[in-house]
Amino acid sequence: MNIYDIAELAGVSIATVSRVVNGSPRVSEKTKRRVLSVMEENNYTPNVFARGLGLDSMQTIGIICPDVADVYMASAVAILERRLKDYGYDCILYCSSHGQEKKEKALELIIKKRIDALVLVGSTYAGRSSECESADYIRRATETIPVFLINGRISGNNIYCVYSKDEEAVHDAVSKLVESGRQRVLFLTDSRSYSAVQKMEGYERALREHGIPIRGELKLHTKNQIHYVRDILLSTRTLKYDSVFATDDVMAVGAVKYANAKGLKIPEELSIIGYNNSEYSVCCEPELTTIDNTVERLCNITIDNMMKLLKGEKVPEEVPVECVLVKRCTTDF
Amino acid sequence: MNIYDIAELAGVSIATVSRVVNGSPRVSEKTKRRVLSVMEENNYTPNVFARGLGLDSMQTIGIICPDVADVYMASAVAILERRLKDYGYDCILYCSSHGQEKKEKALELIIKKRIDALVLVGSTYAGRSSECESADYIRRATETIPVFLINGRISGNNIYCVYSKDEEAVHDAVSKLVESGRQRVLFLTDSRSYSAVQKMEGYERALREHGIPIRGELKLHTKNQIHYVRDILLSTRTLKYDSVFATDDVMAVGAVKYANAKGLKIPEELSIIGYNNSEYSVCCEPELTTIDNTVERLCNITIDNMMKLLKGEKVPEEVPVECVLVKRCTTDF
DNA sequence: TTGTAAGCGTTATCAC
DNA sequence: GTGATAACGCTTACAA
Repeated sequence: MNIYDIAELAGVSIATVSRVVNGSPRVSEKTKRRVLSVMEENNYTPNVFARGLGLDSMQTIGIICPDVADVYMASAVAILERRLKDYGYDCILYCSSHGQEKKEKALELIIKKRIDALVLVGSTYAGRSSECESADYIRRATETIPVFLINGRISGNNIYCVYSKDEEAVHDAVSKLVESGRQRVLFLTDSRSYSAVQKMEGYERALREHGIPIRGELKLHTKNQIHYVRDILLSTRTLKYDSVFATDDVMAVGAVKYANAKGLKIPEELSIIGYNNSEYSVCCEPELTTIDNTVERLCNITIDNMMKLLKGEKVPEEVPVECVLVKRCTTDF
Repeated sequence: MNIYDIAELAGVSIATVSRVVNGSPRVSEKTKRRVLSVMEENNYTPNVFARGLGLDSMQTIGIICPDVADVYMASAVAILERRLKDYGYDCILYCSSHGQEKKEKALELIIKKRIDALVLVGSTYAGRSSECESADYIRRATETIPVFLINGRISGNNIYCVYSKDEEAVHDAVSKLVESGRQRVLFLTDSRSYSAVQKMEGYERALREHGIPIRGELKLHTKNQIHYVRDILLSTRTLKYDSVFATDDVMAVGAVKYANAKGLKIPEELSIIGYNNSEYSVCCEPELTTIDNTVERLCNITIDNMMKLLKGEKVPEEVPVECVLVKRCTTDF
């Protein structure tokens, strides 16, 4: 059942049917009703491919994230999808993994799908500070379509970034740790993404401002897995620290598990701060003090900007967003 | 840059270019090389809409789940996406929410996109036992494309179900609880989906087989939120139970929190079993005994079957899969 | 092995 | 208001 069939059954031309389908005002009420009823009876659905071919758009937005199984990405994707659906856009989802090659491949493939815009979720796409060239594959994509980064920051034409102020948030949190008497803050991270670098800088600035030396051995690169972190901490017996700052709640939970296993009192003997305010933070005992980087806001702003841009309006290229410290039971400030 | 441009530059017809693009063997080595190099130089990408129009397929699979922010769905989607990408298919993702109307709407919309097949993740799409008519909207979809259910079970043509043996798993687990001395098993659930009903039946069968009366007040319908469950349990002081079976880890963690808050010893004074073997199960203290319903297997089997079916092979309409009991510290059997 | 030409189902640009 | 008709860019018989 195509537009020709409907046209014939309604006794009009395909042009008229097309006008009805697209809500053109240049159709008489009478014919419009006739056409609509014929469409209804035969439950006709316009062919999206043909339409896509003509308009060079299928009203589809590409979303790339390293891994939707990660709760942070998953909640971002969930929010993006809902908002986009409301605006009549569909989502095609790519999970790219983390490798540079895989990320490039994912971008290349999704661009071929002639999506209307692309969203990259997660700061892994912002490149590592040490290899600045790695963002070039993203700039290449912007020749075709606008690219939106969630929690990443790349300069360039047709790139729009919404990111949380991680440096500041970590700085403030670590400062509170220090001001409440902690001298040796263990910094746990699993990434060298833009956001991870920001967090590290916030950590270092807080220490510097309080006249505390920055010790390399207190910056631990690990995996974002509960038991892995717990075991690492249990096995490194020479390392001394009175508090832990983790760049993700999962690692913080690992630290909680470590403290519980060693019989350390939280927060008195070990203070712990996590990141993302995920469900994990209320899972462990005691519950985590954590930083909420408000993914929901980041996503909403991104979609707002995207819709404006697609309508031809101008939108800001960078939108920094405040984080929120959520105090629970693993700190005493 | 389209197929005509490439044809002209390579001094061949568009048919030849098309053959090269599609790897047809009916092209001479020489022309193939020439065409390929021209394509390379101009980095030509065939227009997917035009191709979709001709072939009536864009090599795209639809995935619908109630909410990707849920860890279970998210991990399923992650696995499906990876497998499908490997087979050259793209994924369009819809989060339908739970309402009947919303689910119907999501299906209707995604069908219009002319996807090659549809995957429904989660037993909510299998309809509630009490309203059997609710699965009809799914059967309607199968007139157009094959529909694959993950952890759901609907009979019908062109519907393929892969589901875990929840009834059996719960039966076995609850039996162990009873055999280790528990008499009053609190059953926590947040859903009336096919899978939830199966679990309830397993629970009841285990009690029946052990001559324990089934008490309505020990079947608690609640929300899948840690603090909500904890608070409900804390506030219902008249209810007596010596063990908890939860149909999701999140609720089980809520029960752990309740026990910890009340100072009940786990598992001696309160045994707890969760479901899904999610990361939450190793987050709380003590860590949860839980049932792993092997989403990964369910997804892999689904994709295997889908690829076979799309190649024209026959595949089974129902594949039940065993669950695995993961013993940790909230039980003593 | 290669080319010609007819679809595929729309939208958009003209006329009328 | 409505109708022809030409794009849109590809695949695929059918010819050569």
